[in-house]
Amino acid sequence: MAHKLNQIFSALADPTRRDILIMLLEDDMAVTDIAEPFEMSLAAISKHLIVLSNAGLVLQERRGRVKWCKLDPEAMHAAFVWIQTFGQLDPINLDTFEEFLEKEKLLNNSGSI
Amino acid sequence: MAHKLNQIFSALADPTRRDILIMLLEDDMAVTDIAEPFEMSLAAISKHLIVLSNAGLVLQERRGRVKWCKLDPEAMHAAFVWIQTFGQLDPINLDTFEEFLEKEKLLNNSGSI
DNA sequence: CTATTATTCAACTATTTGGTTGAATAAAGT
DNA sequence: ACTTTATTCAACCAAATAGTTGAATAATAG
Repeated sequence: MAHKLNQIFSALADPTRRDILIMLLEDDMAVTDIAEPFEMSLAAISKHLIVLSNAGLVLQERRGRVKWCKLDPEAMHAAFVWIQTFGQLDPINLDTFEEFLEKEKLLNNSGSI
Repeated sequence: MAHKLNQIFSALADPTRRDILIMLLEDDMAVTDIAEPFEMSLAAISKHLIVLSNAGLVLQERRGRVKWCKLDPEAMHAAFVWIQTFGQLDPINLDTFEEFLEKEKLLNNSGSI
């Protein structure tokens, strides 16, 4: 899906996933325990965790048969920085902006993860 | 789609929409002008603008046959606050959290936009 | 009135998403 | 060995998303 920001923002766009992130503030947790309070299948939660993990927001480490999920709070930083920077950005010259779009297009086509 | 945060984060998840927001830092713009630098149809951009508008990130005001689009930088604040708060949150007690989930469920079912 | 311009609508398509269920895998426990 | 526990896979489904094209609408210009 190319851009990391895409993945982070769209991971954050789902309320179940935001809730999971909040749960993980308390402690590292196993998939089954994360799923417990939700009214949906384990498989669904497992998928949500994969989305969070692809976005880098959650790290998963298998120990034995248990897969431990752990927050990576640093990962959200990219989103935070984007919003913060946006809020501070000076109005941009439109020609400059079209160059920016060009560069971005090249980046997106040259297969970052 | 219930929760405003859902709309804001998923609006931000699309790179075209983030680019539009950056363009609008320069100045208020008409739909056609916004569309110009992108390699997609006007209708597609129009839809993106509706998404941004539903999220509250962009205000649209029709004057004559031109619809002017204008940033509402305040709107992004909700997302910013969520991330910032998240980063500062103390670990949460899981019982408290289940109450939180309950409340959230009630809220989501009682039809906020 | 007619043509042009700005924007959206409608219908369609392909892809992604968020969910389900049941089976598969893998590691422990007894 | 057999059973239970933890997690994922696979197949499926419904709904949403991101795009297209062509027609419709609405306001301005000539």
